[in-house]
This record gives sequence, structure tokens and C-alpha cells, in this order.
Amino acid sequence: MVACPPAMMNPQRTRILAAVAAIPRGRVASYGAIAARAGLPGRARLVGRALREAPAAPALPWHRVLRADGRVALPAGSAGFAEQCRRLAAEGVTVRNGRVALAAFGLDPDLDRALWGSPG
DNA sequence: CCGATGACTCTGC
DNA sequence: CGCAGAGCCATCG
Repeated sequence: MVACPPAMMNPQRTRILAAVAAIPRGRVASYGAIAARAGLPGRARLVGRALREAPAAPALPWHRVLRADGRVALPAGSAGFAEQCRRLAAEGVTVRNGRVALAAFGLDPDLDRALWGSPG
């Protein structure tokens, strides 16, 4: 029998999920930003893995996580893609052709720095 | 240990 | 805007 699925509570993943959960409603953030906020700079892929293997968190606003260019990371046409666009729209986030204007809905670097206390 | 894969990102053309 | 290459790191065979 399998000891334990890879979905075990890891400190790293916990931080990632926490960073995702910290995204304000109606706003979006990139994988890289989440990774950085989770203390894992350069591990954007890890964020994707965490989200992919973290369906155990129904309250997790995973739909607020987009790629660095504001596009939905999921393949267009997939269930997840539609779901993400739907949830974003429900929060007032304008999704245009599977893409979100980070300039309008993305977290401002300056404001982010002020709120999160990142070194500047 | 090595090669392949992936909800990533940056740079160059 | 699109495509290709390289860098990145964790997981799997």
C-alpha cells in the first residue's frame, strides 16, 4: 500500500498555498511572484505543481494565479481554463481571450512592497 | 546518475 | 505576437 501521496503537508507547499490565499479578491499574481512571496524565488514551477496537486484546498483562490504575461497557464479549452476564467470574471477581473491585464489587476510592485514589507 | 516532463520565466529573433 | 533556446527545480522511470 502506498505510504502517503505526494500531497502531504510540506512546509514549502504550505507557504505557496498561503501566498496564493493571500492574493486579494479581484486581483491576480504570477507564479513567480507567488514563489517569491513563499520564499522560493525561481521556483515558479513548484507553484504550478503545488496548485496542480492541491485540490484539497477548495477555499484556495488558485484561479488568481497566472503566468508572467497575464495568460492563463492552463491549456485553452480545458476544464480548468474555463473554470479559472469563470472565477476571475466572477470577481470582476476582465479576462480577454484567456488573458488578464496585469497592469490593471496585477499587484503593483510598490504597493506590494509596502504591504508585504519586501526589501526595496 | 541520466533523461524526460511540467499550472514557469527571460532573452533573442 | 509568435517561436525557439536556455535556465530553472522537483519528480519519475
